[in-house]
Amino acid sequence: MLGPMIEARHLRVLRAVASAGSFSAAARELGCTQPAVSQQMKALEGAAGTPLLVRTGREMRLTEAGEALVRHASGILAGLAAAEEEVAALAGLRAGRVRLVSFPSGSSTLVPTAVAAMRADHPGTRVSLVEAEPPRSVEMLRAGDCEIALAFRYEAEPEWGDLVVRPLLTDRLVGLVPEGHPFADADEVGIGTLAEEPWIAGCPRCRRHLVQVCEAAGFTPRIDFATDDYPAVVGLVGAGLGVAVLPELAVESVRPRGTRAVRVTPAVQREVVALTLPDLARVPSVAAMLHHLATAAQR
Amino acid sequence: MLGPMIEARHLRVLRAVASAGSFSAAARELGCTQPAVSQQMKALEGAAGTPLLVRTGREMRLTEAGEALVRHASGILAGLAAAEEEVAALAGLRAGRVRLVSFPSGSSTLVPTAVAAMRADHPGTRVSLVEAEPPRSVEMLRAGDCEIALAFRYEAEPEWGDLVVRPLLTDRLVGLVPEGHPFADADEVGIGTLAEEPWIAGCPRCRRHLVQVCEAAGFTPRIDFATDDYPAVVGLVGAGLGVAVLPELAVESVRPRGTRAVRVTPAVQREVVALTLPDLARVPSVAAMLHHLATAAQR
DNA sequence: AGGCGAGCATAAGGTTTCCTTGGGGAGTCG
DNA sequence: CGACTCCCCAAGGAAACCTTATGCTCGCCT
Repeated sequence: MLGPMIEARHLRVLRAVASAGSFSAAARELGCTQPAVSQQMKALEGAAGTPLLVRTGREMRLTEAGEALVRHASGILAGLAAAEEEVAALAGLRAGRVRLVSFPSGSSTLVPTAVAAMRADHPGTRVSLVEAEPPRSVEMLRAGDCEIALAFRYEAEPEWGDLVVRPLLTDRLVGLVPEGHPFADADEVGIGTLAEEPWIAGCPRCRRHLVQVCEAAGFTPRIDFATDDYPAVVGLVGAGLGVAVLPELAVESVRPRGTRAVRVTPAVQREVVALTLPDLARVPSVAAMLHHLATAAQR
Repeated sequence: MLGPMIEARHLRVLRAVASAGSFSAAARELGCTQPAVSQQMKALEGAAGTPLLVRTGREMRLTEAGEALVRHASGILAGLAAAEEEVAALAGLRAGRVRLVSFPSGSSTLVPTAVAAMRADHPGTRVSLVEAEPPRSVEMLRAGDCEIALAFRYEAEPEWGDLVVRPLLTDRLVGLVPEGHPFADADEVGIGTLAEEPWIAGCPRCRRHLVQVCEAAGFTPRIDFATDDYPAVVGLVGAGLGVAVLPELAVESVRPRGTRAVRVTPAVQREVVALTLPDLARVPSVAAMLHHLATAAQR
């Protein structure tokens, strides 16, 4: 333990010497000067505690210990080369896995195009996707169960803390009313004018935010239905059972049959972001995926 | 090639970090300080081109590249440990092979006791023996076919050049005459008094030296027989076919039935040495063998 | 909420290691 | 015998390494 340990550099030099047959030739092969080879060999012999090669006049011959080291060197250096190759593949995006967690409406629009671009640019990489909403997705991020979490945040909600935040787009929320509804053809409607309508709400956070906005406008919405399933919301609106306020992304991802989308005032919007950990943001495959997500978000 | 290569030290640190779970714990495990671990890890991440671990609050987790490196590290470090163990065995005389070349009369006396002592002291070592005389044995030494050559040299003959010479003993040459010969009971005889005797010579070099000595004494010996086989020489003398001058070692190794040994003047002697190459002299197993040879030579 | 301990990062300093340049000696070949 | 090759040696500067010291963040505990 106390003696200087054998390092990979030593074995590289030894192998070069053994294959080239002389220090000078080994130095040329290694791209350094001959005294450098001399010193490395001396250091290695010091670590080994015995001479490794015997020079008799012109030619060099390995001692028993030298033979043993050369024999081991090939395996060791091969393993090391394999390791370097593997991390180079990871770093060079010829391999790598990115685990994505997305909220439902994000996964149906943003993610497919981003993943397609990723696959086209870096065929060796693999992207997996799981659906979950914050705070579950952030938990998974911190627990190491994914590398990137797609999430959204309403204006009033808290920031993301120490996470790396990559803004993707700000999602304007639109009102959704049945065809034939009095406001179906309006350019925009004040939210207060919908005070007496029955409401159909989305996910818990969306619902909570809806209530906040409505109360700011002076009324408490009467929520008849609440469901995570956006197509279901659209269906309910289309059936004339109420009105809804939905993220534009969610509307786009569903064929809104029997409904009309109208702008609502005051403007309500949510910020859609990709989240990751500071260290992960520097991983090439993660960085590439973030880039493609941002590109996809720009339409 | 241009980026700093991954070294064994890096992998040792990485493995310690992965197993200990923190830089500080790894530092304790490695017997160094925590900043040292920090720096090594930073260097390794630089060489890898991608982060290797992600720190989320309290705990560390390996990235994909980190996992890959740790996976390879065990094999690489195991190979390296095996290599170190093998050379340590060689250096520690728990293993090793010494190939000896000896001239015939040396191998029958010196070598057996020296080899026995070597085997007793270092049971892991192996000694092999081949018989040959100089200059053949020196050729074998230079060609790498043996590590130690036992040889002898008469006074007038050339030095050994750049070889490492370990003097073992100086072998006095004795005259050998048949029982009943006029000088059989003499204390010593001048070599000139044997000018008219029929001679029985040994190996070519011994024979050449015999001629030189006799000519210095003023006569040319009549050589009736010449043979490499010392027992044969003794037998011929015992049969009354002539006289001989033999190394004491050679006489001792044979039961000299029917003959008498007498001192001859001027004193003739040959120097028995062990030869090796400068580099080989530093190989532990060779050094140990040389030591045991010298010890055996001292009776 | 504030204090505390653990853990990591960073900066600075000193030591060691590493590599290069320059010069010398020994062996080999034309 | 001169030219070439190869190696060692010494000295200088550059780089790597490790340590001490310091500050910061986080989780935990009172």
